[in-house]
Amino acid sequence: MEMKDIVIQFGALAQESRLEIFQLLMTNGETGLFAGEISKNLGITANTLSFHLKALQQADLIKSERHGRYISYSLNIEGYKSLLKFMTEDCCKGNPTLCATDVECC
Amino acid sequence: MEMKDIVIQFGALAQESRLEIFQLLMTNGETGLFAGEISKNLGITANTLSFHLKALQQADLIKSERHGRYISYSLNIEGYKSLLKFMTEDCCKGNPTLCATDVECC
DNA sequence: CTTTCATTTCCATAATCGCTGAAGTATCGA
DNA sequence: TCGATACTTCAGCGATTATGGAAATGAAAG
Repeated sequence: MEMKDIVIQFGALAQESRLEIFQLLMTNGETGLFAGEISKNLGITANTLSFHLKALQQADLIKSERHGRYISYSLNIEGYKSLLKFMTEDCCKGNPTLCATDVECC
Repeated sequence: MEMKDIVIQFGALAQESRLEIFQLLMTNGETGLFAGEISKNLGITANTLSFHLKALQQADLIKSERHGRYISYSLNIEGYKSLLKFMTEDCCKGNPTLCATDVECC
């Protein structure tokens, strides 16, 4: 993972609406939610939501799938894991004592 | 941790210079580095660096200590861990299968 | 006390971001 | 084919962010 990609990932999560979207999708598994459901759920207008979804998708944090005229969005767990990997692998380079506890994912 | 604090933390890391600063401090342990050393190391002018250090500090990701006329900056590991905690604890709410592997920190 | 050095704060500017309304695209149902 | 529905893209705007130069602060050294 390049530094720039990591910056894009952090940037995608550095906004309240987008973090809410991401959290919501966290709890909605493989099937995810349709854009309209997210919109209703979080009270974000369609166009603004579309803008944020694009940012999250470009950051490799979510993915989309068309079902007729609906588009479902769901977590891209691999992208998220690569961010966590970056955050934890570089954590202790040169200084293991600083970061002594394990962080568990699930 | 509040949503807004998390957004601030992600925002602090969502910038190339700041991510570089943070990575550099990762590898410099408890003692950290003086502002001037960081500046020289990364080629960032003093005033701009100061601006970025402030952002990282306000996000609880680094801390500072004055030594005479030098100021050392070092990792605030607790703040970083709380971010990792947020990212991993909420990860599987409602969907453990999505996020099955452990992420190790050190 | 004055100078010097390390760093921060202030100010101005250019770039980016987030939001909105309006228009565009894609799909479905009649 | 026509209209309705779901969603995206575009254009424009106000707000925030990143940066650099200049001035200010804080601490040491002479």
